[in-house]
Amino acid sequence: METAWDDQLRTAGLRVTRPRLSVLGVLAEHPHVDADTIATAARAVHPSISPQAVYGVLKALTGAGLARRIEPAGGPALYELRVGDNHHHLVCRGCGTVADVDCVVGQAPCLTPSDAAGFAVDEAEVVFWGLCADCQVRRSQHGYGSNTAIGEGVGA
Amino acid sequence: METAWDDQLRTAGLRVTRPRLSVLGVLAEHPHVDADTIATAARAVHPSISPQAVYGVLKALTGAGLARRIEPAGGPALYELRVGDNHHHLVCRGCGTVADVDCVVGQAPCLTPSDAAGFAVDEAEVVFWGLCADCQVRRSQHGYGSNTAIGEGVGA
DNA sequence: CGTCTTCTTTTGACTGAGTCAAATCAACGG
DNA sequence: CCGTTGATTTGACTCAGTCAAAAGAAGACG
Repeated sequence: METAWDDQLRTAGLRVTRPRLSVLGVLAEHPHVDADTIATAARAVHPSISPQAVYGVLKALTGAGLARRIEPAGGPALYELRVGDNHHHLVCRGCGTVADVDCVVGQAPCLTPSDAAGFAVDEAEVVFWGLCADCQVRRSQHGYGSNTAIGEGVGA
Repeated sequence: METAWDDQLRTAGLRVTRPRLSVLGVLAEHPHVDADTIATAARAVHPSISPQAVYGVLKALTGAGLARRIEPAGGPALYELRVGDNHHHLVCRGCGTVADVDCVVGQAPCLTPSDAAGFAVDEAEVVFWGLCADCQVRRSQHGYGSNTAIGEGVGA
């Protein structure tokens, strides 16, 4: 489940290329990262990779169902490899850290809206906002003035 | 509850100005609109209002708790006047239309994550994705090729 | 009613995230 | 090994939103 990316790509009908393997490698190490961080990290493995190539790779991966794109309000899009299970996210208002929350389909009562207003709902997206453990400590130590903007520390 | 905006603004410690009243008027008519649409619509009432003024007004309104900002993935931010109640949104993948879904606090079982991973959660944001009634009809009439990009029709 | 202070708006330049298209390059099937 | 087809590079571009300085208006005070 870690070096079988060759097969995963091929099975999805995608060619196996250095940029794609690099991006997959980065995503495996960092569960929730933005495109820019991926580009920087991937360049450590494959120096000549361009930012646009990363966008291309990510579009191919999300299109093929190998990666998932999440877009927390107020920050750039993040990507993760966990696909297929309907899980949700905890986002820290302090440092932008994202954690996964399991939420099995069919076991989530409020994921069926009380009044769907005629909509055919096919997905429910849930984002929990709060402070991670570290930021709670940091805030109580330094007082209340030390708000860090969301996104600053994402995956960096 | 409609022409008392003067009071609402003043109570919030904000000055009563033409741009602000125009924006509030637009928001009252269109429940979920993006900044650009607000600017265009507000210009019908107050022609000299600039796009940047709209951003300023919206920042003031959201800061004062008179408006709420929502940011659906893949589209520009939308604004609404419904504040104070914890309601969520249905977004149409076809036309970008947004509808409100009531979800009273304390009555939403899955809004407390099973494993909060040490996070102090203060808000749960839920977005339901699907097709609105109109787009369901439109899709079955015209076949499957007529996907409209999200956001195109928002409030316009 | 007029003046003065302070908050708003305007104007205009700027950033950051992401897209698009043409040309070059590489994967992989034969 | 070669050719086809898909991927990456390069570079220009769009869109949403921010920032800062200057001009303007709201409302308090006399």
